[in-house]
Amino acid sequence: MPIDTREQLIETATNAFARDGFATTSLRSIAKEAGVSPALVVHHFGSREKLIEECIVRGLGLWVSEKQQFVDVSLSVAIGQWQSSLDKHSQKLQFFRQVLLAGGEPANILFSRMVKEARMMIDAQVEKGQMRKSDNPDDLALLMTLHGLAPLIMQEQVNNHLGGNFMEPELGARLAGANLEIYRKGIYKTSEPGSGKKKKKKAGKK
Amino acid sequence: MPIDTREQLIETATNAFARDGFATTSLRSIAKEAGVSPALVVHHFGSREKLIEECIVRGLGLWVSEKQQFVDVSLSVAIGQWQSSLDKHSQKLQFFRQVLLAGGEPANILFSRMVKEARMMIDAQVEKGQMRKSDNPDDLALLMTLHGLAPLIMQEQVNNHLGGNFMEPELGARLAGANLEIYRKGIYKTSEPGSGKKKKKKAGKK
DNA sequence: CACTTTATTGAACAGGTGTTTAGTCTTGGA
DNA sequence: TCCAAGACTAAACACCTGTTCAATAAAGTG
Repeated sequence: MPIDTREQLIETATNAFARDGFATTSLRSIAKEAGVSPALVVHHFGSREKLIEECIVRGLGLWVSEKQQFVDVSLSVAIGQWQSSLDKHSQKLQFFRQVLLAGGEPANILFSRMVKEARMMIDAQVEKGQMRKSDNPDDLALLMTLHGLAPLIMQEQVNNHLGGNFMEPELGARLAGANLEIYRKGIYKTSEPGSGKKKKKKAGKK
Repeated sequence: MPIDTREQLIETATNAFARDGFATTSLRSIAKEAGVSPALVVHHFGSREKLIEECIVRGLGLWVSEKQQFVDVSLSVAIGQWQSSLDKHSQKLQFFRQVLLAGGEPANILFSRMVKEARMMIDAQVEKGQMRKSDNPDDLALLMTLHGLAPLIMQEQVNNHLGGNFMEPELGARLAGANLEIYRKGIYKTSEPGSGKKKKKKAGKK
């Protein structure tokens, strides 16, 4: 019956890991979900750990092939694409989330890739004059990566707080818009001296 | 030896949970670490789950009693305090991190408290004129909470990326400074071609 | 003093885990 | 056709988990 059992196993395993996380997903539950015996998955991959490795390798491969397009694109456009394709890519995002939560070398690799891409995006936007030049673009890239990842990682708490799924277009756009406002105008007033009572708006430029 | 075994159990359990997380810390390992039998733990708390509840209740109690001081204080000062006392409070922070990672109701409660405090801090700073008034202070509070939590949650990846512990004063101050720069000056240039000042509204959709 | 309550333990139980083994079924080539 | 190789499985193994139970020691309490 099975055309290629190995591939099918990887797929159902990846889905299960994305849904429930690595630590809490047992080899037996994957086998049951795939309709095969536990021994078969060991026969194909050697061990549970090897199965996980295989899934992660494929998952990280997906990342590089899919995310390349976001480089050298203005952030607002990227956010638009992001929002419009959130549900479509949601399984992959959940998988990446689990990789990060699991920690270890794969998480470090994935994270560093993200920071690197953010850095490239920053350089491109500075080049275009859309972004002001930062004193420390490396730290900026790190922070923007963290800011972007935070709602994904803490999605449960964010959704609970907002009373809805932040991956739905309206809520997601609202959050992205608020973030963009911070990135555009800052939060604090830059005016230091004298009486701070009359001025209201300030151009964020130095 | 046991002055009050119950209290001692809660303490070693809390430490273990903060160090290794809830899911991966077994009742037996806690008992061994405390030098008692597993049955005694059950005898005192009823079950492993009840033990966890007890630890969380105490932990969240700690939060309210310790964090009150950060309200109504300028953020830069707060960050200074934060940095100078990071290692001192590091165990508690690790515990809060694990609560958030574990998810569920406790995580939602803790998270909502944090957002609420951020909201109060924002109001206080707007009142003082240190912060510009936001169109949507609730979303701003949510985002600032996420921004502040992100390095704690993803500490492993951040540390790997920076090549050191971000809780150490120098690295922590650098990160906090970079974040402060974003909050002060923003990232993007606000000058659109040839236009002066006007209200901005964003809805990224196609 | 007896009596009850509490603290504490070792042993056992039932269930879940990853992995191994021996065996069956299926398939493709000589 | 025969046989080897692979796909596949049921059963068992060793280990870990949370929990229960019966028993022992200690501490109050009347």
